[in-house]
Amino acid sequence: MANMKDIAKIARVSLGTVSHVLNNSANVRPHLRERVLDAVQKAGYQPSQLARGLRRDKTNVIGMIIPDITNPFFPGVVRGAEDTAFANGYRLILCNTDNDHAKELAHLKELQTYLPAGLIVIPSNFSDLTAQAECYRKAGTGVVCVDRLPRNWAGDSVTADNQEGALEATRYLLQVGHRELAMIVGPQHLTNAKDRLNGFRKAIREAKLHVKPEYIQETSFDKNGGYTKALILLRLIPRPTAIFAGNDMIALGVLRAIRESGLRCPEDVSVMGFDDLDIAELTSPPLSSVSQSGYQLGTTAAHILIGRLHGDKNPARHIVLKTSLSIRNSVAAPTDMGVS
Amino acid sequence: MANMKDIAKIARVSLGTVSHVLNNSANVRPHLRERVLDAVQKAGYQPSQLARGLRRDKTNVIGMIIPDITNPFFPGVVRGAEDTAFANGYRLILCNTDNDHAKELAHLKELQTYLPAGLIVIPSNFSDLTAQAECYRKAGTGVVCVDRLPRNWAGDSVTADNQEGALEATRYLLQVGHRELAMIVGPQHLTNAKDRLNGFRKAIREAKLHVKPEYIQETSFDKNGGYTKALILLRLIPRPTAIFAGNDMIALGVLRAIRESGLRCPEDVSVMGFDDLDIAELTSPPLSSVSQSGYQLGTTAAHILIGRLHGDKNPARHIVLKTSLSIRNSVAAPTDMGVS
DNA sequence: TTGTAGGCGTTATCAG
DNA sequence: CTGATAACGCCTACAA
Repeated sequence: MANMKDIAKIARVSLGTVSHVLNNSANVRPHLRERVLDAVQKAGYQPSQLARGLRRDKTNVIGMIIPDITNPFFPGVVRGAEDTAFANGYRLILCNTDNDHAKELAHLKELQTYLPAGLIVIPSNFSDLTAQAECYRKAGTGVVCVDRLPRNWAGDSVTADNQEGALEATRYLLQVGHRELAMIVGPQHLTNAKDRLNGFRKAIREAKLHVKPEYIQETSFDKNGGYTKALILLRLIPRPTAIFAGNDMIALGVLRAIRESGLRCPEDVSVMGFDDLDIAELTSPPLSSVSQSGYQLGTTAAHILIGRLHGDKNPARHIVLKTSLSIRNSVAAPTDMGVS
Repeated sequence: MANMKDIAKIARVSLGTVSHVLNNSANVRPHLRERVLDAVQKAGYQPSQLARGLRRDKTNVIGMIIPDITNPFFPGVVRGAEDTAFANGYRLILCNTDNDHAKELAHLKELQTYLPAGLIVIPSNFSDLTAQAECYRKAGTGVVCVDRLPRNWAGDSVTADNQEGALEATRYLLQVGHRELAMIVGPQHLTNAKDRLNGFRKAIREAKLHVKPEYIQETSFDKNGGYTKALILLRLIPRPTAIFAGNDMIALGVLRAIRESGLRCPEDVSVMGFDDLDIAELTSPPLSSVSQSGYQLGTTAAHILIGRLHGDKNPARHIVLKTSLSIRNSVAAPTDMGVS
């Protein structure tokens, strides 16, 4: 690989001049500048990001820490982040934590030695970024949290309006005629899971209804959890006429549980999901779901981060993206056949 | 961030000794070694990967270049690669090419300035890595191709046994009783798409049958392509009784086309997919598909690469992973009702 | 406006 | 076995 010294030699100028041309740092005379640019072209020169990073105390790498790229909601977020990062000259180092707090910490610590320009984090369960984030902040490295927030997170964040989304979805269920509403919520230490439950509760209150405690089941954000908890719900008397799943993966489990219990969706039990993944329109029946854009979550986070890198000193921003309701066939009016 | 000099001072030894301890490069006296280790511990020291990379002319970063993380087959591959990379002390820089050859080249060029230890590439359409890969090779950087191969690829590779998988799947369709078999193949400049077609053709030949040219349709590996081409196939007379989709995304489009044509799957038309994505069991009817493990593709590629980094000088390896058949409900015996 | 020199944090070489 | 010292490639004062 050609380096700056080579370029200087080819262009018959000094090292400093090459650097000046490359960084627009001094007014170089046009014909010299020309010669340098030519040499760069001819040699296919590209500055060593390593050396540059070492010198500037900062690379153009953004660390992206997520629980698991294999979870269908996250690729969109990553893609959004990568696209805007790339467009601005930044690259992404991807780290999966498996929701393991220790692994998250390890990544956080190690990433530091790459002098990343910034960090985009989807926190793991029980994440407490505060201490580490402070380290990064002190080093002038921005940290943006996405999708869910660690306890007491005071830094920049981008989330969907989970509460409002759940509120609207629940209102819709109520409006369709459901009164016996159950919800299978995600881990309540995750802010997004909590907010969704809050939205659900708020809608119930609005309707002056009450939810029996056993109608609220908590589980992890996956198919299996949804399946297990749905089986419990479906055995209750009276049986809930609608189940609001904390996310679409849970909803998949719910659908399976309904099928295997010899019941039908939506005739016997209506189901509402959250996330509106691509799979939502493939299930049978197609799943009604609260729609949020992972991609937009990613682009927004990257934009905020890059703004910080460009010197944005405003107080922490907490962007909350609107959700919308995707109505499909998994919700119908309750049949009022009573307990079967 | 503490640096080596700090550690040297704390441990009251010289810089060189610290380095020796950290790299086991010289037999340091136990009590000095102890002091150094203590200091490292106390200061929470981590070596700067940047400086180390600059000096060693190689970092512990692996560049991973893929078409699009948003395509449901790829997250598994990435995750597999990241897991074994991480376990061996390597990190992943993720780059999406959108199947754009130019973007791929740009990534390839730029990555070089990070002095990556190696590259794992899922080539884009019309990729011609040969020239760039040669550059990397010369710099002692391994390059492993995954899933599909660029034309004339001579380096390490890991792929599924696409031909054999397609062969088995087609044999299965034949065995069930289908004679009018159609296939919607992926872009034929992609080796995996071509191999799948080859497998299909081979099975047909084995059965001493013939496929009309219009029964083979080519499209991109996505839902829309599958939908459009399926509509064409379904209008043919005689109508094929089974459609083998080049991958599961195409199969999704086929299922939709069948539904919208007022036909039923599998009663009127059987469908077979390829990849066996998670969604395959969610469609209605659940999709029969050739199963391959993206995760294993990823881990295997990373293992080969890391082997190279550890000095494996053997000739290029071409690992081909077995596939298997996931039988679900989208394939049934043809009803022999003739042309409807 | 251009060129020179020092240093970023490591590692590797080479005296002592 | 240990410690000084010279790179790695780049940026940036500062001097010319």
